[in-house]
Amino acid sequence: MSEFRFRAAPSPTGKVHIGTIRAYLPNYLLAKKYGGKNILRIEDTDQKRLVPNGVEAMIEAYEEVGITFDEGPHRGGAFGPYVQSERLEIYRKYAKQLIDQGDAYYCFCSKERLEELRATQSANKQKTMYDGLCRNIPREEAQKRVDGGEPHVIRMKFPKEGGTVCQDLIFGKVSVKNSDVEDQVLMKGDGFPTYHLAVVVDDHLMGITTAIRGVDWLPSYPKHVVLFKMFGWEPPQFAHLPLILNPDGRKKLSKRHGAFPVSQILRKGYLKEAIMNYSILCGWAPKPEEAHQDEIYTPEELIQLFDLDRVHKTAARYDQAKFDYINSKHIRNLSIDALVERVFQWAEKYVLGTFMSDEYTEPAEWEGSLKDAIKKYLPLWKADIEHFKRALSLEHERISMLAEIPAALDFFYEEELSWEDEDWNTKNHTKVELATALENVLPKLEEIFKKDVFDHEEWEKVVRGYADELGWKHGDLFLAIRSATTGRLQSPPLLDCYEIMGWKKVRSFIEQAITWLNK
RNA sequence: GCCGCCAUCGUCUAACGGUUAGGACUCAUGAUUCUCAAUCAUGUAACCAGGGUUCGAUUCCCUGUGGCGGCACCA
Repeated sequence: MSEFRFRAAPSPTGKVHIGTIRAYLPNYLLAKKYGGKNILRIEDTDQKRLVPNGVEAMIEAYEEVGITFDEGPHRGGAFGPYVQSERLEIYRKYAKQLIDQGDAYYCFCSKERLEELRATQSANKQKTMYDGLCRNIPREEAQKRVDGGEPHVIRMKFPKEGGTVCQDLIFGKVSVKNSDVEDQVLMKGDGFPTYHLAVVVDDHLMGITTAIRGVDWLPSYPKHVVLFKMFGWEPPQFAHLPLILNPDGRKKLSKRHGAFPVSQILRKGYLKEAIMNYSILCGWAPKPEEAHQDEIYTPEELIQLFDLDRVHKTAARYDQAKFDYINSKHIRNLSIDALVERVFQWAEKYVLGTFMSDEYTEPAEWEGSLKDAIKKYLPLWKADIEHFKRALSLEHERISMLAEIPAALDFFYEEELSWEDEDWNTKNHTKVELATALENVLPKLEEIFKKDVFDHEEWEKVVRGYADELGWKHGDLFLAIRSATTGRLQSPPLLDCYEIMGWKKVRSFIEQAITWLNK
């Protein structure tokens, strides 16, 4: 058996989001699993949809999440060129072949006539499709008009009788009545092929064995099957993947409905393994006996476990909460050393650096402030990596994405803290009472911490003892100290923080807090 | 409107004629705890409807309903 060959065939819009990743991931996974090839082919036959650097930007996005290619415009290969606009002669040759075989014909209908036709059909509640007017123009006459320079397209002569049955790896048998299928345009007036001609020709010429694409292509699958037959070619196996829907379940996922570009997902601090893990779980689950109870899988495991035959037919909704959960799990699965490494890479490459697609994607509101935060903190983090590691380990299982780190660790790196009223628990005690309590507890803490020795038992005893003295609930006093020393109501265990901060900083924060509370 | 595809907790899903319909996320409760998180318990919550087939249907068939997709000289 010859090797499997898969292909991703995007048009160069420059846009890559979760839906795109999900669509192309199976190619990569299966190519790795079976030792096949993953091929990238650029479908740029629509001149109106070209984006500067779109191809490069997309390749960058795919490869950053771990989808790599064995052949493609950036890799080369024996089946090139891999950009359709560089293959025009090939399509023309095959279109001509179909004309000569009598399987296609020249069509001279104007766009106006076509529009009118559709309008009347739709008004009569008929299906809107080309009526085949030019189908019966004698070959010689048509050729004469073409030679005379009359604008024309080439349409395939789809059979009128009978039906066409297509076999799909996921959907099984899909059949249509041939009379429901219109004579698809194969070559456009500008001399470029349409998608329909180009996929068939290229999938054949590039030796594609398995063509995986979105279900939105299912309706035109029969056209492709018939085209393969007209050429006398064995078609690849086709698999149509279900869509990912917006969170509200309406319409397929798009950037308009919360589908962030991959560049922003990475910049926010989602790990590529989490992106793979989440997106492949939309519409697929492993065999029960191979499934992990927590649904967390490494890329290697996905390569081993994924198969087309368990892919769903139903569309899945995009679920941000689950994605966040999966990301936090992958973060927790990293060792602290690995996490530190990843944080630095992320900060430098994704936050301070740029993606090619940044040129034309609308920046999100948070991107600017994240970049500022990283500019400020990254040098401090790197100045003492051991210190950073200790601080980060306290937040390791508290974050669900890397972008939360700067804010989570701020009090370790700030010299001054600032508060708002809501940073304090004033349910049981006023700000003045809190200030007084802090003033009184400060010397007691000084006593036990001044040598930067942090004795857990002693610290608990002192705080609880003083709370009793005040007649306060222990929690209220701990909370006051927490707000004073971290600037917030929630933080890792205080003493763990203090061991990293050191007494000098803790004391300074408490003094600042007293001043603020008395203000 | 026409054509096609699909249908299990709110969401992602398991099940492949016989189960108290399982898991994960979310949510709620409890344990733990100086708060948060994590962890561990526990709980709420689903077979779209109606007909068949069958000893027996969530599972097979039909119809309806609903959702999605497609209906370009876009991919």
